[in-house]
Amino acid sequence: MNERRSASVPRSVERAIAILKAFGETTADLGVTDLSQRLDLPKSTIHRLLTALERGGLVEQNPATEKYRLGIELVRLAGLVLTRIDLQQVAGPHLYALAQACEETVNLSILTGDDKVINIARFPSPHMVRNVGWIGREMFPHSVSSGKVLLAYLPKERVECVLAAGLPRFTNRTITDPVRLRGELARVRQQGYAVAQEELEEGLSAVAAPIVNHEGHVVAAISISGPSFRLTEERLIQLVEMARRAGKAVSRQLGWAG
Amino acid sequence: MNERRSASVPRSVERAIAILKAFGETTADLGVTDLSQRLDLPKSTIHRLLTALERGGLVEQNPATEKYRLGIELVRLAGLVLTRIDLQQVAGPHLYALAQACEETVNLSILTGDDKVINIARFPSPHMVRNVGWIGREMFPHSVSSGKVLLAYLPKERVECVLAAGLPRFTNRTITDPVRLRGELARVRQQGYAVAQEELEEGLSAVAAPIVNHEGHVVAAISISGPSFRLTEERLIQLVEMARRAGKAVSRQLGWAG
DNA sequence: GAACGTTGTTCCGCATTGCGGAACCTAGCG
DNA sequence: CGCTAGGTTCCGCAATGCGGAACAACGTTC
Repeated sequence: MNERRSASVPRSVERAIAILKAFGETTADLGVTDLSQRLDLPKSTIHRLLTALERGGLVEQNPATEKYRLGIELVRLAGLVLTRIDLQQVAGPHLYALAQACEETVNLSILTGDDKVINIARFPSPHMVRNVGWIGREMFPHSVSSGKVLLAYLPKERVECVLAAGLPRFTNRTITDPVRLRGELARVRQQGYAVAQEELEEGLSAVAAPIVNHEGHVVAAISISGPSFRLTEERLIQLVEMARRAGKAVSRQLGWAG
Repeated sequence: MNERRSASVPRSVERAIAILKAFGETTADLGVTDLSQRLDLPKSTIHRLLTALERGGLVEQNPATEKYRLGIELVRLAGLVLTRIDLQQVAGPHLYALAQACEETVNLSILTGDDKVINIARFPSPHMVRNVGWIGREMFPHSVSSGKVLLAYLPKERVECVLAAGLPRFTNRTITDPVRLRGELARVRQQGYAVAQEELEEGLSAVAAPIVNHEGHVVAAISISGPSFRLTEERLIQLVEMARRAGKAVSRQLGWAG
């Protein structure tokens, strides 16, 4: 159990969690009476809590034995945890090495459920002019290189939702025309990388490449960003190659077969 | 949500589960205010429930952003679900084919936390003399072929605990002598299969073979059982081969490298 | 620096929600 | 049939969980 200052929390929720953990101590199904004895709680309390957990899919009842066991909803929720942990742990060393090699700032980015881009890891450049809190901050995908990569491999319907929601302008180079963005995303898919030059912020440019999981889905993007004065056309070509190489290394470690 | 008759369940547990599921709708971290809006509950209620979930490890807080996300305990719990589901789904077709081929009853068995054997899947023989509810019923491992297999590959200390707890007699052929059982388990390890002849019930014999996962651990056993009058010595040899073949097929599908 | 807005955290009085005991129901066994 | 075991339902009660409000901390703007 996590230690936490003496905040009052619902006892019934604590008890429900204790029930889930009791299942974690054995591979067998458990009955109401088993759990009642293990947790020293009355059968009716156990039953009431199990019923709530069952309705939520966190436990299920084996109809043959009437005993209970953990349910499939846990697998769905845990999958999200694993996706995050895998990405951070697998990608971490590659991102670090990349930041050392290119001497620019490297980010690992994902798309949120409401189609924003957030960074979930960051390795700053030694040349960092300004280091603001970019982890967890939401960005519009069309204005950042990693967002272009993530959009490029989304289902068409979802891209159209993003377009329909509007493309806010941040600089005079931001792409705000849906037709032009569609063209840009097609280019990204063809090339396997994206470039954004001063589209979010003046003086800031970046390149990005996709990370692909074992099922072939693009689940994240690696980007390299720096001040535009350093990122010349020649330099951008170099960084693209480095980003792509790192993206492939992470992808292979996630089980990508390409 | 599962539908269930109008039993009264703790609202606070339902709300806690709703919070967990809200995280399932996005890959981003969520704040107290986010969740308050999504679930139309007051911030203080959300905070109270999140604190309980955090104490249980089901959610965690990102210190950089103070937002919350699903926690690692879910992965641990879900692993147990996956183990069960993988076994049943992966092994199912093999067990079915095996039951058709050998025309005897085929079982898939695991060890419980208190060192009993339970069947988690069963394909009955067309010759079934008597079909009682064997799914989920606990058996002493020393008296059944699948139990011998599962014991044979346990750590030595755990085997000694089983022996120390006693070896009840079910028939006059049950092994009740610890020394003799140790010898039997050594034989199982050497041969890669187990035979039990009328040791649980007179007139019932069986053979079993291990199922090995991607880490090389024996996680289950496949057994073929039938009435002793049908399971002659020649027949047992045939069934051993079939069980071993099926066990290997399932093992390979679970990622076993052997 | 001050003011403001945002968001996570804490506190407290109250009423309704969750509780535990007991009864009920079902299945299996002798 | 009676008994046991174990999951399920019901009910009166008091304490638990609630929601509103205040608080603390941080970032932004002027």
